[in-house]
Amino acid sequence: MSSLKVHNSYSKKKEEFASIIPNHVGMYVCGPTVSGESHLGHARPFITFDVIYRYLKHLNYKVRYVRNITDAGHFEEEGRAAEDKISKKAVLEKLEPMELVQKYTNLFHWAMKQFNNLDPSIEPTATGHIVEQINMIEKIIADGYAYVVNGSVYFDVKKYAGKYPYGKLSGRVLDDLLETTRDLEGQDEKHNKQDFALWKAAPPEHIMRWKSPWGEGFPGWHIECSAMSTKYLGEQFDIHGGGMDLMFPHHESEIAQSTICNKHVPARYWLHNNMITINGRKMGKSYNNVIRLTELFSGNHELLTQAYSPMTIRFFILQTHYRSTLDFSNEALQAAEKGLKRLWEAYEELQKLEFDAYKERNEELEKTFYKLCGEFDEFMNDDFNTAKVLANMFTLVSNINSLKSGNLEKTTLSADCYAYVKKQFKAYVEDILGLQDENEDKRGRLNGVLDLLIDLRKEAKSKKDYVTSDKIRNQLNRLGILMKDEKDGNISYSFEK
RNA sequence: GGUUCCGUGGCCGAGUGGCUAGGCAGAGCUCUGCAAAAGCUUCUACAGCAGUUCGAAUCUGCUCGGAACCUCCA
Repeated sequence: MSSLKVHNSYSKKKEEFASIIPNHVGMYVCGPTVSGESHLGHARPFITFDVIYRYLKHLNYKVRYVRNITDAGHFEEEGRAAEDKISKKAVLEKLEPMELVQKYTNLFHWAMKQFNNLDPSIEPTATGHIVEQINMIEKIIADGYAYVVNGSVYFDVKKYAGKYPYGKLSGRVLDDLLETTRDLEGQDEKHNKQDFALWKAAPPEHIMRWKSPWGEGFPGWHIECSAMSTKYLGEQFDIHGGGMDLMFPHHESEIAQSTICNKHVPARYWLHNNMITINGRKMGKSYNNVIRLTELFSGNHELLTQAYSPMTIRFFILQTHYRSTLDFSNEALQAAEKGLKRLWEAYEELQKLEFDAYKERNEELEKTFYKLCGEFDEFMNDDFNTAKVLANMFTLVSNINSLKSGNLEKTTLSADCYAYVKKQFKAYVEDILGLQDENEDKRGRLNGVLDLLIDLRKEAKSKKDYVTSDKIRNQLNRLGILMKDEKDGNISYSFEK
């Protein structure tokens, strides 16, 4: 079997993966900013790295997966009037940052559950690690790579770049940045335009503030990740993940901060997922083209012709490689929805298939099964190519359906082969790709009712009482339950979305 | 303006030198009381131009088109 290779954004090459401590992996992924609702674009990294997390576990690594919650900064709820922040109002009338943060954190967790993402091992919050951040900043100041101006602290990028390869991750050249950086708030305080804030002094109306050696303020935008990843994963860890749009300045700054404090680039492998686009454009607040997850699940958005389930979205995302852009459209989502349904039904069918003693062995067919299932591992080892895994699965779907219908003889395969295919499918469909049955809740006691109706329909059919049999089928159909006559005389059913 | 990336059939997307994934849609056939489902078959593409090569979607150059980052951003 091949070994795991990952595309490292830091070296811009595909590299053999080797963990620092054998059998253990430390992985840090930039989490959500909980000042608003997550949208479709946000779903991508969390699903991507969930699959990576699952796959590493499948490879028997003990993984510590850390994903932060950014709940500190310049907070203001989307659309909420800025006056809320003025402190003269009564406590209950004021925007309470923690309330806002709680609301969106809960919503985020709800969405992650919907997607069947596993919980990270540790989900630290920025507000819970102010002390660690302050300590780190002090260290950077002591080392001479940061300076204090009016209660704010800035990182001295120019000095850093003199000694370390600043811009390596994002392919940035310091001199170019000098030319192009636009005017930003607090620019006049910085020694150089490319410097970034480690700590910002809080103006009086700012609602989030903490005491620090430099006065009341709040942490800069990048220091939380450096502080929390160091705390929970160590000075150097294996994988750092996030969206490509975070490479600069966020991850570049993280590297600079950690390099000064810990004398290391924090992570060995930097993995970045690409963006979800809509009409070829990145989905983002500034483009005014976001579809929130709640809207997606409910279909309640002008761009949506219908609702899409969390699993449909998960499948949609996994059908393309994580480093490619993925373009949203109703057509594409509908295709994913149908594809997933077909895959899932065949998967359930497979688990029900029983081994029949040989009549005549079909070696060609067995070889095909072994090959297609074996390649799942190869494809995942090649930088987590879920798209190829799914392609193979669909080829297998045809074969499974043929076995079911008798187009292919069940008696031509060995028990070993059945067992292997079942095992691989289960491992990949459920454990690694993290797909799950969306109709589970509808099943249960409904099953018994449907079995009864199936019996009645069979009876009617055997008496050629097609009026009754059609009535049962058609009525159920109207309720979104499809009855299907199988070749062998059995009747099966499936739920429409 | 700088840096980087991309342009694959009706749509979404794999794919890095020869063997032309896969899903969805369309067409035909088979099965079937009728349907549905499923199976089989079919439609077969690599923005354009030039070059390298026995051979290119895949390498090089140019042209056109699009995007991301350079600002919070998954």
